[in-house]
Amino acid sequence: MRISNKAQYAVRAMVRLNLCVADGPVSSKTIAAKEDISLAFLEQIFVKLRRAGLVSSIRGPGGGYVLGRQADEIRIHEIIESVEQTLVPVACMDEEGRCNCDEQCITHTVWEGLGRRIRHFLSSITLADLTEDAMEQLAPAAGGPRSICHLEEEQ
Amino acid sequence: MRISNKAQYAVRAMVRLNLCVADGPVSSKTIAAKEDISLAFLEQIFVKLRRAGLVSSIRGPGGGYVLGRQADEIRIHEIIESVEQTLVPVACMDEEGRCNCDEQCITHTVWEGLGRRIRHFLSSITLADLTEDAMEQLAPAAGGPRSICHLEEEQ
DNA sequence: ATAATAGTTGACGCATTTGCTCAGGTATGT
DNA sequence: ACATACCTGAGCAAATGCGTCAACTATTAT
Repeated sequence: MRISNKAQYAVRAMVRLNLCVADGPVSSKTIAAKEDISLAFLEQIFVKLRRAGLVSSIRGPGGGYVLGRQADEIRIHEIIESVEQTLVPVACMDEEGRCNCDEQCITHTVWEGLGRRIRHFLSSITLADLTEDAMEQLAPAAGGPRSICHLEEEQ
Repeated sequence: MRISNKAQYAVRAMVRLNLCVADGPVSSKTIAAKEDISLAFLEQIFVKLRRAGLVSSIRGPGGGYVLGRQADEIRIHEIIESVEQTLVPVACMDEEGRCNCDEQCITHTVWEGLGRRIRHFLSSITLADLTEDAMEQLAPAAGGPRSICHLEEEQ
C-alpha cells in the first residue's frame, strides 16, 4: 500500500510553488529543477492540477503557474485526488464507497472505514500548513523565507 | 492508493476461518470455495500467515488451519502486514519511518503522519470485531451462527 | 505398508500499472 | 518573427500484482 510518486511529486510541487509564488508565476522548469523531478513528467502533473483548479497557468515568456486559490484553502486530499484516480483503498468500491461485489464482501466495512480515515486525515492538512513546515525545514534560522526561492538565482 | 487483493483475501480468509473453526481445523480448500479465491493463491497467503504466527497448520486428512491466537488478540494490522511488504505509504521511508532521500523531502511529515494513522486505525480493529460484523451480515436473524459454516455441507 | 488427504514450496507467465520520454503542438510577450 | 513556456498525446520499459503449475513432504486411515 503506497502513495504513487506522481502524487508525492504533486504535493511537493505545490509546496514549492507556494514558497516561490510571491515573485510572480513560477515555471514548471524551475520547480522541476528545485524538486529534482523530470520536467516532462511534472508537466503532466500540472495539467491535472490545472484541470482541478488548484493552479492557474500563464503562458508566454515570464509565464508559469500560480495557485488557483489561497494556500490555506487547498487541502492535501484535493491535490492527491486530482492526480491519482482514486483514494479508495480497494478495487470493489466505487467513489461513493459502495461495494460492487455480487454479494457485499464480509470485510467491506474495514476498507470503507480505512478510506474514510485516510480522506479525513489528508483533508485536515492544508497547503499552508505544509508550506510552513517546509520553511522551517529549509531555512533554519538563516536568511528568512525569501532565500528559499532565490537560492539558485543568487549563484 | 489501494490495498492489494492479497491483503484483502488474507483478511477475508481469517474471518472465514474464525467463523468455521469451532468444528476443528478448516482446510484451505474449504475457505477457497467459500470465499471464491483461487486455491493455489490462497495457499501462498496461508504460508505467510503461518510464518507470522497468525494461524497454525495441521497436516494430514482432517487437517487444516486454526487460529494461532484468540481472535480478539489478532489485529487487522498484523494480518495485512504479514502478507504485504509494507504499510508505509511512500517509497523513501524505511520501516522505522525515516527518510532515505539525500535530503529529507519537504513533504515527509505528511506521509509519516498518514502511515501512523493507517496503522493506528487498522490496529484498533481485531479479528473478533470483524467476525462479529460478518455474522450479522451473513445470518440476519436466520438460523444462528452455526449455519454460516455448514451451508455447503447441509446441501 | 500403502493410499489418500492436505499442507508446503518455488518457479514461472501473463496483464496491468507506473514512471517516464519524445515529438510535436499552441499561446504570448518582446 | 522569435524566444519562452505551457499543452497534448503517443509510446515504452520496468515493476508489480495476480494467479498457475508442478512437484514435494507430512500425517492419518485402512
